[in-house]
Amino acid sequence: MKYTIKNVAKIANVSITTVSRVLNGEKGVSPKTRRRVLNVIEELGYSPSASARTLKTSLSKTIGIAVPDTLGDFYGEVINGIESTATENGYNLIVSLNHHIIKEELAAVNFFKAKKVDGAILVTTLGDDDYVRFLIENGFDIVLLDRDPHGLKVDTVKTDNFHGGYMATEYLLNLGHSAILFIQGLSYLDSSRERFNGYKKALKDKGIKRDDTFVLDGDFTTKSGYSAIKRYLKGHGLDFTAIFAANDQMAIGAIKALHDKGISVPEDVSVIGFDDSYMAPYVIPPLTTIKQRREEMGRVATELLLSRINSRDERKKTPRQVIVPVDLIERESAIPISSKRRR
Amino acid sequence: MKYTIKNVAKIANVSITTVSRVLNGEKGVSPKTRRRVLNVIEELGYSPSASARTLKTSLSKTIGIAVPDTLGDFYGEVINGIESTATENGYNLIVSLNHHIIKEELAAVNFFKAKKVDGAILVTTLGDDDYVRFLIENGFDIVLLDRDPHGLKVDTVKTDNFHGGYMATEYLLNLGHSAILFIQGLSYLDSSRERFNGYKKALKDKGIKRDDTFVLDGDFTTKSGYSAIKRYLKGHGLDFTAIFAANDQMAIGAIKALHDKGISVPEDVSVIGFDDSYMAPYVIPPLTTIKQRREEMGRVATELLLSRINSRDERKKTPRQVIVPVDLIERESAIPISSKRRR
DNA sequence: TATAATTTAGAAAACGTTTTCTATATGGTG
DNA sequence: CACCATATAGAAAACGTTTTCTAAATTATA
Repeated sequence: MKYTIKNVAKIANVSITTVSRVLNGEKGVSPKTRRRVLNVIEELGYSPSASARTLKTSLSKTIGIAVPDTLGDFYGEVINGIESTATENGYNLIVSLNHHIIKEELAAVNFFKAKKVDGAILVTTLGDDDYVRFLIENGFDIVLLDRDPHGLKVDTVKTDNFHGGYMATEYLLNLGHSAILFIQGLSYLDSSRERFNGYKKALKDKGIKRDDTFVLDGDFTTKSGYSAIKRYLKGHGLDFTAIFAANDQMAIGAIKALHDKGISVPEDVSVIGFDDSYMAPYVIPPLTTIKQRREEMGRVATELLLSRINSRDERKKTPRQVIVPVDLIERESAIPISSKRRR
Repeated sequence: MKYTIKNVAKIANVSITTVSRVLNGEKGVSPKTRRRVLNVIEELGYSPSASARTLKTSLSKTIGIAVPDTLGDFYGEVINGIESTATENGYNLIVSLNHHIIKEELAAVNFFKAKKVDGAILVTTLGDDDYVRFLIENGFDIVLLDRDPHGLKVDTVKTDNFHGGYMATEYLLNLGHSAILFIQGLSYLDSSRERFNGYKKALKDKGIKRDDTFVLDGDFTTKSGYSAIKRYLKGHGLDFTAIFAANDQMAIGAIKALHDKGISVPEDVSVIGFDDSYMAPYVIPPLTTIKQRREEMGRVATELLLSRINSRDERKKTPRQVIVPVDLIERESAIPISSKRRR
């Protein structure tokens, strides 16, 4: 059983136009007719065809979002933020998981283009900006999440990664640590680099010269944190008193690696993470970390996008960069160096 | 700059029909013309309007998926499985996060209906089957994930929860434990109930009579696992030697609660989880658990759906239930009772 | 009461495709 | 060389809406 506006019109004994009007809450139809039409709609369980509507209006009331492969802890909450804000405003979501691969991002773009989304939020990881530029040139409204504009005329929203990195490091410094390992995430990601910059700046401000062997490679997975520390321990032994990992997962991996070697946290080494993932309070010991306001990021990004979509031209020209602040969550994985037995 | 099939036709100096034929790889156009048209398409960067296409064919090449609120660890991987299978087959995904609320599920349904998705995968949690029935009656192809059919004529795919629960319990039993706490998830979820049934059956098979105070309420969050154990300990003290939690997150919370009371895992009490989340190997101690093949579930669900979509009527009548197997992953959180100092 | 203003309603065109039906060009067959 | 089959191509209708323009009915105004 397939219902169209035509059916409704016939049954309600009005014209198609009238039905359309009540569908869209337009004026020009008497309360009485409106009610009658509404009844028929209700009764039939009719809902208008989005495709026909989109075809006609070239407005889909849909926003696209592309996120990198794993819908981890992090992106999940961001998406929640996006979804609720979108829904509140009568917009729907269409997502593409693009697996870090350009080709698929291009596919995603074509998809958005074909689906006629009104705009898109790109949570992107790539240095390759061509497809973003392409989108913009094709008149898409887009906002970039967790990434720098890189000269693109585009809205962005990101966590205050630099300050977060700075706070974390400063915190450890103030606790008396000076030999602080940094486990970085994927180094081609802006977010990762900025946390690193914060780390460097904090060190510099305290007049501590940085040891390059102190920065370890990771890729944001628990596993990479684990093996980074395991490897380091094997090569250098325990010549540090603290670790700052660019996210919680790697911090947790690091703690595990230390634990495996009989090194205890925080007595022997302090550890601080980044994210405040839902797991952080429950690891042993509870993780001190820099909290990202993930849901807020999603919310802000969506608001930015929607305001862009609904503004005719005018301020489209001036792209906005919003930086959402970061909080230091003190738990038990980092303590003053004085309370340790030095070795 | 907006391109339509008409533009392409004009520029390539052919009819609209011909362009359409090229677009859809139909025969009836000479290699020469085909190439010419293809060139124009390429040059213009033209991509056909999905809405026009859908309007005409009432086929969207899109499948909808509705998942409960948090895109946790679990659903993320499932969605990955769905997405890759869908993409491989030329289908796109449109998701709705429905926040456990019926009203919003109804909204999701309307959304699917309006968007004319070709089918939907519902990862649902509710006892209320009305909207599913409604969907089916309206001719939607749908498959239910992680849920029983409840008499609905519908495909389902789920983890072998019962066997998983049984294996976990049996494993602890074989280790010599008999006082085994069970932390259940949301009790109105089929998956949770079945894990519980497995637990009960294993106990029964070993001739151990079940103690009702041994089953604790949880809601699948780490926090709920934590407070369940904390509460229990306060009320009963340590009168058990093992815990089986209905998922890893609760298991981790439980471990934390034990740890806070100075009770160590696995020396004092063994713990086993369910899921094999990415965190499981990295908690302290590494978590023994029942592994769910999450990506596989997504894959299977999608294959089921696609086969349904692409079969004209015939075997639409016989719904299929597939149960994906489960694996016991032995790590370090559960050990034989004999190696403990009893208290 | 006549007329202007306004409210309520409908007819028809358009959005960008696919599809059916028809026409022409091309090639093969006797 | 005539004829038929087949390959290639196009015209036009249809999908379900929104929107513009026009008409009728109602209400307000003088």
